[in-house]
Amino acid sequence: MKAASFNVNSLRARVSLVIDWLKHERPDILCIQETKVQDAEFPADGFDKAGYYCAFRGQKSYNGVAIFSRKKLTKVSFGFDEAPADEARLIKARHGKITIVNTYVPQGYKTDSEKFEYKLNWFRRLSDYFEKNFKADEPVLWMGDLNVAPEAIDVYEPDMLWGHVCFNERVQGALEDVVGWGFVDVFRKHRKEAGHYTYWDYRLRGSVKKNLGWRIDHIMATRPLAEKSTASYIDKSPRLAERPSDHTPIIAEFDFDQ
DNA sequence: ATGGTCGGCAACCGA
Repeated sequence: MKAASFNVNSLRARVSLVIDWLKHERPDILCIQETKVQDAEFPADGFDKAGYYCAFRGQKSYNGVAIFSRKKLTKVSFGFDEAPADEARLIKARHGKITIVNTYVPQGYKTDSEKFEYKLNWFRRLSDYFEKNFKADEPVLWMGDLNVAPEAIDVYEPDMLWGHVCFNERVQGALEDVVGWGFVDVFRKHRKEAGHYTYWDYRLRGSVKKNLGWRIDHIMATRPLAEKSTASYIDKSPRLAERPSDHTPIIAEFDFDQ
């Protein structure tokens, strides 16, 4: 079983890239974020033909999440149970025995802003969400753009970047609290070295080439699943460079019967 | 030599 996460930074700008990537990579599950498309305009056509089911929830201009899968998705739901539901940031579905939760966590703007408090609270609400709806001994996959670099080895220049909304004590603590419910960072289980990134700032000239990036997209799995992971990697293949998003896909493979 | 982010969309935006 192969699962992937990719912040596409507008699905309509990259539909054919995503479809080609699915045809080439053939994951069982692909979670995408920042689709930036309302449901009525979701470009579902090519995905059917490529052999993928999809579930999605978007809004105008911002946010938006979707799941593509080779098996039919069941028990699809959107957002938190309580307001603000933030439906375009959280989508949950069942794929065989596995529960998938795909999130686009708020970025947070600045650490002294309301938006950052909202981000921290979002993680607290996510802890409640997992606590209330699932058990840590069930196979749950939590993946997406989590907008947190968990450790210093996950950013290109930790001393300079410390204090950023995606890299500071409070936000790392908030992520750790959710992970503490029962998740394993699947990528980190397989790759212990510094310098593996999933995001590069468009505004930094040559950031991809110089590998000035951040590891903020993650694949988290509960123990029954994480124990069976066999590999995890970040796809930096040139096929994606023709029309690059500012993020790149992260993939995990599991020896797990669905 | 120059001017150097991108996507969406009409916001001196959000990332």
